[in-house]
Amino acid sequence: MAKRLTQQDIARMAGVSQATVSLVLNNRTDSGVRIADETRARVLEVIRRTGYVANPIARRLHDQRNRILGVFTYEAVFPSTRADFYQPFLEGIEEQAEEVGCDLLLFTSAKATEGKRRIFSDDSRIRLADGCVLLGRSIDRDDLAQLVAEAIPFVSIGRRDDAGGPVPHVGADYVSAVRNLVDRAVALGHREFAYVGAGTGAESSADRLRGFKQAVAAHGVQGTHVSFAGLDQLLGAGVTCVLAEEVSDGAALVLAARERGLSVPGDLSVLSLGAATRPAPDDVVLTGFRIPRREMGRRAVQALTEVLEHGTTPRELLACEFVEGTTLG
Amino acid sequence: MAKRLTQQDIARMAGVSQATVSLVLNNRTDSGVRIADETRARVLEVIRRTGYVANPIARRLHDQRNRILGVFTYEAVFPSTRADFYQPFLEGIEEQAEEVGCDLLLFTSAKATEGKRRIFSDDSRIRLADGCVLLGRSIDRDDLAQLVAEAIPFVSIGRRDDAGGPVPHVGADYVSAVRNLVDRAVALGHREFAYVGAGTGAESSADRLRGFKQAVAAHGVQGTHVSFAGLDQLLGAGVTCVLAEEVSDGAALVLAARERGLSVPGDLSVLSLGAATRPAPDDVVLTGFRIPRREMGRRAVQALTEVLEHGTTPRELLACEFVEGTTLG
DNA sequence: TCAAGATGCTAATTCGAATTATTACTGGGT
DNA sequence: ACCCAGTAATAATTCGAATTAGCATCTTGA
Repeated sequence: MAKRLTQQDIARMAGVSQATVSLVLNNRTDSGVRIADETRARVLEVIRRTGYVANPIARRLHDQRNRILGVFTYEAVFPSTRADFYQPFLEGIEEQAEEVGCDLLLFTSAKATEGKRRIFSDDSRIRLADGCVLLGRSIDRDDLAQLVAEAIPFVSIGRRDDAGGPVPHVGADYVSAVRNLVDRAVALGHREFAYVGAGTGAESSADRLRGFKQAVAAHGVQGTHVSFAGLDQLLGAGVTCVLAEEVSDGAALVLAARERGLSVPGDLSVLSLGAATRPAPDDVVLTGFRIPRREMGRRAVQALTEVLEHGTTPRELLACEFVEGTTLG
Repeated sequence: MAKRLTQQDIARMAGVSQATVSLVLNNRTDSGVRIADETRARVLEVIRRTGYVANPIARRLHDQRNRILGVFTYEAVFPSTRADFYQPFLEGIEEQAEEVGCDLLLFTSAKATEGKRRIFSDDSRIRLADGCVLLGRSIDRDDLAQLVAEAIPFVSIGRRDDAGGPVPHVGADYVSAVRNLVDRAVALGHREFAYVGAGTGAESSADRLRGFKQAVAAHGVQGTHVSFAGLDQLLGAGVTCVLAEEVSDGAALVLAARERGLSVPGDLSVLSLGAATRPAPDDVVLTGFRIPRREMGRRAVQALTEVLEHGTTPRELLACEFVEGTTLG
């Protein structure tokens, strides 16, 4: 197997030094650098003849950037059961990475313990990349703290509370989005609300519930929070508008109501808050909002670029777009 | 911005030389290399504390290994319009990469010319990875030739003809798969066949058509090939069994026939040959075969490992599983 | 004719990690 | 005292390209 040509080889063939080849190759004409046209032509001719291309590895060694952005997820991203969740984010990430000319590194080597990958292990490869985008429904707080402590350039997709320091992130503005939904419902006459879902644990859950509480307080209407509720319970409490954190929970409520001969939204309004932990039936178009997943992916990579270039700590929440469904009236 | 740690930094912190850090890191214990347990522990402690990992670029410059496997596609893999095609392959690739402890590098930096990425450009980053899996419906022959010529370790997913040398690949055995389908149809009494689809261009198309021709010849039955055919044309020619390269073409034929009051498979049998260039309706379950995409992804990474370890040129075709649909009778 | 300035190129160094050759030290045996 | 063996670590070099400082050589002008 013929060894790859080096600049040294080209230099020998052209009867010049390696430095000259490099200068010609990079077409350097700054002050202080001069190559006679005749020499330049001779070198270029040898390069043309041999088809020489610079070894990108050696070239990169000189800069301090590898132009590799990492994408960390706690689980494999391609299995179809998970692809639905990850794919829109990754679409945005890929798009923006392409734009800034970086390659994406998927940390598939992170050995999984009990099905979950770990960012830090005895031989963590997280630093292979220039920086890293964190992607997942929830992210281990200890991992976050260590990332911050070790000053590893990263951006989380999804808002994260401080962890021994502010956590750079690009999230969705659930507080405003949920508030807006309640505003709309109130404008339509609703006075009895219920929030169904965890409302705690992950920041995204807490933010939604916070928006809910702010809105009911501002309007002076009734609002209760239950982590899970059957239809009877809700109707018994006089609730006319349900906000379901999980899309599938909302869809289930709609189906249950209709099965019972109730009208949605006639007798009960159901709003979706966008979380899609489980697959949901797609024949029920819930009113609610759309999480700008692709845009979040894009912005995360942009933010990471800023982190890398200026050492900043960007934190940003993107607006969720209202989705006009058929379940609010 | 915090500069990346180097072995020199670690060495300073541990009060040893850079060489010692390297030796400890690589756990070298060959004859002639000795590090006191106490020193080794001290260095490891610093490494643990700082989370240091070797710069993959520098490492790759010196030896040949990163534990990074590249995945090259001519287009973005995550947009939903393409995800259906790529995802099953990538699922297998990710799975196997995880198994062998390698990270995956997606070459998103390859600048696209006219919508298509190029493997080789003025600053191709293909060599960042130890080796590379090529994924796509078709692959540029010049690119293949250059990969072979430059002895870059790679494996193509999908069989490829020689390109200035044998091309390592993991493909699907379309020849046998199509032959088997024809065998079944003949056994059921069919004597007039038609192959609908390109049957040329990509190797996968050519292989399918080859299998078809072999089978009709072996059975001494009628078999025609048309790149595209309306229902009338097929029926007029007396065809009783159609093999459609494209799933969506097959589905369209079934729908057209039924719309006309014909029975499928009563009056016409339609077989799918698995190609899914376009999305197909999922309410028609065509008889045909399943391309083992995930398995191909897995095997491709295994094959790449073999290329890297033994410099072999693995070429392998995986069997396609028969799918018992409702359109053959 | 010789200092000043321009011109054309190269030697040497750098990047980060791996490797080889070499040095420094200790203790035991004679 | 001296040699040898064993141990522990380091200096120096390598990979391929980029960059900077600097060395020749050649013009000019006074």
